[in-house]
Amino acid sequence: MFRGQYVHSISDNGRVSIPAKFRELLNTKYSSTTIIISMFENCLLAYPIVEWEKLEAKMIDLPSFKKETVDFERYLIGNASECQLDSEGRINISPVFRKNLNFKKSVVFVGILTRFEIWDQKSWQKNKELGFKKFQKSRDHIDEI
Amino acid sequence: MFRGQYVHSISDNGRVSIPAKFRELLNTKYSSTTIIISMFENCLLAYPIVEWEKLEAKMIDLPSFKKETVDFERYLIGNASECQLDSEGRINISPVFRKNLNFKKSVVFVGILTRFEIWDQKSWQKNKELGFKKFQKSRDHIDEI
DNA sequence: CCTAATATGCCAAAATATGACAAAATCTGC
DNA sequence: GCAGATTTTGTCATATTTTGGCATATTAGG
Repeated sequence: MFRGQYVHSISDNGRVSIPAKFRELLNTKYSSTTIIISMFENCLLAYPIVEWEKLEAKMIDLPSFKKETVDFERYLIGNASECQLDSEGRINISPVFRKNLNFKKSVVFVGILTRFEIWDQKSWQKNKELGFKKFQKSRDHIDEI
Repeated sequence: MFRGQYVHSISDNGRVSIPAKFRELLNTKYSSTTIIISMFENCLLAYPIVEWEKLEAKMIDLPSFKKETVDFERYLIGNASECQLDSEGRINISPVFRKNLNFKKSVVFVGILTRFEIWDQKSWQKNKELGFKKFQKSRDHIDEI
């Protein structure tokens, strides 16, 4: 499982190394160092390819020209990109993503079970108090645990 | 699968190069660099010829005189045109398309699984927030995933 | 404090995007 | 149908970006 936080620096051309702990999980549990990163709200979301493909398989069966399908797929897939970790465990984050999420010098990797997020460090810092408030609020709605 | 966004510039006479990632997919998965482009909402829609033919096969089975069929097919097929990528991986976008979609300096390629869209960059930028709103809304209607 | 693992800076090589221009094709008016 | 104008196409050159590999700095673990 992906867990915890790691701060890494990102080079001018968008290259960043994935935390060793995450790399190890990809190797052992998923037997593949290919991941899909996708842009959501204020961060990138990274999935091992296997997990992501399950999702895509379902999407491909949706009626292709229905408005809801187009809106959904355009956003989700249009903001996704496949990354192969290189021999040093690094990936490249495209200029579009970096611009949209305002990635500057450092990024924060946040492990969340079967996926992990990548934040610009400043945005992550800003979201910290808000994150705690949201966590507090969420507790009333999590009935299953 | 086509995924992600790429910004390219388009020459005065409508020539533009297809993102390398897309070209590679055409070469490997589809073994053909022929694509069909047609008009869509505010963008062009591009299919590898194989995928387009699947679409046509389905269209042929639609009830031919139903108003919706005629409207759908007239627009989609009537606006379709075949493009062969040249040795540098470029295609030409006809003056009609460029005029209709107001293609200026830069265009954005948006990968969506078996097809990709081509937007004028300004229009894409304008549609960004709207796109996210639509995505949020669509999530309620996508029950299958 | 030492060692091993990890992260990252650096540079050269490869790939990619795109501008330029001439040749070929197409269109236009006569 | 023909001559000239315009557009499209093919090829090359080049700027830019991406990639691969190595070297060094940094961190974590014992």
